[in-house]
Amino acid sequence: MEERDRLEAYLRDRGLKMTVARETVLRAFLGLERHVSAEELYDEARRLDPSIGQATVFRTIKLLADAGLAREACRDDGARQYEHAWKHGHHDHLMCVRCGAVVEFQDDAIERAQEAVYSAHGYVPGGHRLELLGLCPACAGTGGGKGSA
Amino acid sequence: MEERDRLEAYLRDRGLKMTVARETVLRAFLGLERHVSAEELYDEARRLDPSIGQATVFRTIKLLADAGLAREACRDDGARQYEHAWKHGHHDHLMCVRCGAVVEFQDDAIERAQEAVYSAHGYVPGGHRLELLGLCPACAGTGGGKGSA
DNA sequence: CTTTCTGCAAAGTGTTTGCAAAAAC
DNA sequence: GTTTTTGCAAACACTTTGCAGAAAG
Repeated sequence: MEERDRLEAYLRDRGLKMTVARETVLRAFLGLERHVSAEELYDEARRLDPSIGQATVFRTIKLLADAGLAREACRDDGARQYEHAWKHGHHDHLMCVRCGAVVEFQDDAIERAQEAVYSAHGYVPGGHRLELLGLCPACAGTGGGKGSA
Repeated sequence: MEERDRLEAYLRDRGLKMTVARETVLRAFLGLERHVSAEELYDEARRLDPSIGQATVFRTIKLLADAGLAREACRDDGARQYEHAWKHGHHDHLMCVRCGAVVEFQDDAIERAQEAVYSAHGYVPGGHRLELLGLCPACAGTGGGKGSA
């Protein structure tokens, strides 16, 4: 498991230890497909090991983010979210505001246009966050004209 | 004050009342230039009227957002932020990760590329959030190579 | 006068921290 | 054996809510 190796290398590098709990959280994280809140991750980790503590999950997900395995994202309702970052390349999100469906996409034209913006302002690129909101085909078809739930 | 009119219209429309406290929060919000957390807004409102309550500020900023005067944005560290939305048109943010400098920009190429993404996936556009992170010219010049403070 | 609003303080989230026992090295 | 880690529970930051008195319409 490449991700495990990555985590172990990261830990060893900093004089930290590879523990069962950390491996459990990693497995829980890898098992969940996308955008997980820390609490969802906690639930999943508990399924793998009911004795795991909440604090451990919070501490470990930060570690994963630091090790480059998880990427942090912020959600409107306050809860932080994490998504896979290892070998997942960069992508942005297209989200349906009605049903919550999420499409991950990668668009060269957007990336290039962003580079141009950086240049125009003399900034050195250092990552970005893009979320496109709208209605998915299904919701747009079923009378999505009104924004109400 | 156009914003005040807008708020009053919004309130009247929903059978709500235009109160001193609400006007205070509005003035505080307009007085602060950009990205404000609710707590900063609370501080500012208190400066205008020391007797104002925290809950009122929280309640009112939501009202402002709903009335189209403020726009909600999420920040990595959990605290929600608000920025001016009235007559501010759409814009995105270019932010220096080192000194926090923020440039608001609007780029047609990006907007057009986004439209294309919506079309490609059959989504109906409904707003987006874009944040470009990097180093501003000043920070890039002063040895910005290392991300440390 | 009736309805909405306010400030307070208490409750509610989601997240972090202190600690002694336990695990990793 | 020494150091880091763990789970628990309490603390913490930010936001919301219940309520009786006050203000707006």
